[in-house]
Amino acid sequence: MSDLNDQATARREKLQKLMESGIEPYPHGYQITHDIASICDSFVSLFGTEVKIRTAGRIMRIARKGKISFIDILNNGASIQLVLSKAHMGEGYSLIPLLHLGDFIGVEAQAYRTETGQESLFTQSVEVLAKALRPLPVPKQKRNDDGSIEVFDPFSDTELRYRKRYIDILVNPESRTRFIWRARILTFIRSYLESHGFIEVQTPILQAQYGGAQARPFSTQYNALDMNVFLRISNELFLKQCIIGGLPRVFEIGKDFRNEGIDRTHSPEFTMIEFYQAFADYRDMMVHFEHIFAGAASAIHGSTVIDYCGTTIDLTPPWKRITFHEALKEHAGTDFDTMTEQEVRTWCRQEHIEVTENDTKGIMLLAIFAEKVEHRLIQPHIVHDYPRESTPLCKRHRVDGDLVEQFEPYINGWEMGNAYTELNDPQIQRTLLETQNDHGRGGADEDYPVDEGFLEAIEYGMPPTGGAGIGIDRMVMLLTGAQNIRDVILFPLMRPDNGTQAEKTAITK
RNA sequence: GGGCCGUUAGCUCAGCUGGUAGAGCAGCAGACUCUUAAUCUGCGGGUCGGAGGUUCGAUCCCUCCACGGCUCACCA
Repeated sequence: MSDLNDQATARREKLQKLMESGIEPYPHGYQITHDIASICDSFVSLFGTEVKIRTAGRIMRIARKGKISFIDILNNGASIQLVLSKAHMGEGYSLIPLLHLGDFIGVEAQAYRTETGQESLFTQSVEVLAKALRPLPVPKQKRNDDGSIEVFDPFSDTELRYRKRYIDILVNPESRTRFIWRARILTFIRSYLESHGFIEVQTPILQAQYGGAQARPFSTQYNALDMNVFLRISNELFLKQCIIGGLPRVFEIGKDFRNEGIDRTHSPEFTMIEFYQAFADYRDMMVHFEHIFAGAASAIHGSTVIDYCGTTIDLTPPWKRITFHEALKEHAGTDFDTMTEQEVRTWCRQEHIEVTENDTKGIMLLAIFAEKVEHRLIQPHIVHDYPRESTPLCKRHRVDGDLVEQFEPYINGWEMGNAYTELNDPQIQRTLLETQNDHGRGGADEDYPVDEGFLEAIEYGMPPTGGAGIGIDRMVMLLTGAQNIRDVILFPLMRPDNGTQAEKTAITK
């Protein structure tokens, strides 16, 4: 107790007083007749009637004015003012000084308007439902004459908002709304895919081998089997095995894990949706992509034209389609088609793009694209037909053998996903994966083990298939105006705070 | 990993070129029958992120460390 501050001490003292007067501060439940939102929605029909309203919420404001008090309670994003009068409540009124911001209470009340006309609940009785022992930061808002909203005492410290997200989503409506929108986006995607005949499957996160993307994995030790296991970096190889197994349209929404740096658009733990459709090719996937984004935007904003931090972005299908080479020509200002590998290398060095003597023309073009093109693709673009070096899992282009049938949608300068006409020739697949393993694509010490189980599966026969992946977090960022990926992740990974229990258990050496 | 910036009360922030800290909200005590970002009066609350150093004296200057933010690099 001695290390408690005055805030915590005060709450414990009042908790004690509650208990001394025979009040259970943590009862088991409270039957409500209306939630706060429904009271607000139907206030006009409730007002003037004798209807007894039982509702509950968390105290967000207390204004005591002697024999009358005003308390705002909040539940599920809706709040309403209680009017409590000593004359009507009698002894019950003496409970009020024992209440704090953050406490949960239940009330019996009737719809009421104050003298200033504010919709309120005239309260007969109050019951404590859960006493808070820590003080809640309570930002206050003022609506100015010009309609703008001024916030006082905001809960704005980025680190605290991430570490104590429950406070952030409680007191910052824009943060709360963002996570509700995230849920609606996911609901929309599921309903879109299900309505197109896809089924949702779940494939392993813990894997003996990782694959399906180029990324470094997390690894851990599984004691019972005495083996090293990896957290998946992609769902791709298992979802293709579903296709092989006769589930012709599958999708999975789940976490992937990549043991790489964190920045504004990268999180080590992120949500990806991948979907695969038998007998389709990458052109079919383009249509899905456009409609998933446009539909998700409509689901939360009612429009396919959105604003991202001041930039108007039109997601209405169809999006502009541009080949990889056209995009390079347009944004890098050079036609690389006719240049030799050595000429491209020279060009890169003039532009200070790092390339090595071993880099093929395709690899260098990918580097140029990343450097010169990506950030300029603000309005939705589908960039298609990549150099074949881009990926070993994609089918060779039906016309130009130097290319693969891959596309990546770009919006706001961000890569939003990735899609292929999937490679289904088992012999070519084996060659490409084995070659990748030899080269260790990053050039460095990276290891891309060949997944024999996948190669064997594909030898049983895989139909022509279109596949796609969408980075859900970036998609939510775009659609909700978030500037950092951590703003769309409820509880982003943080280093342990000094002195917390987490630190004591997390530090292993 | 590099660069820059930050860390002061539960929250949001002041603190001038070094003299051991202030405000508003929140909290406590009291007053107030219709308020609505802080009503009024009074009060309490801080190892100024941590450890060293310089100095008679450090929230302030220096070094290291921790955590965080932005950014570059790496990376889909």
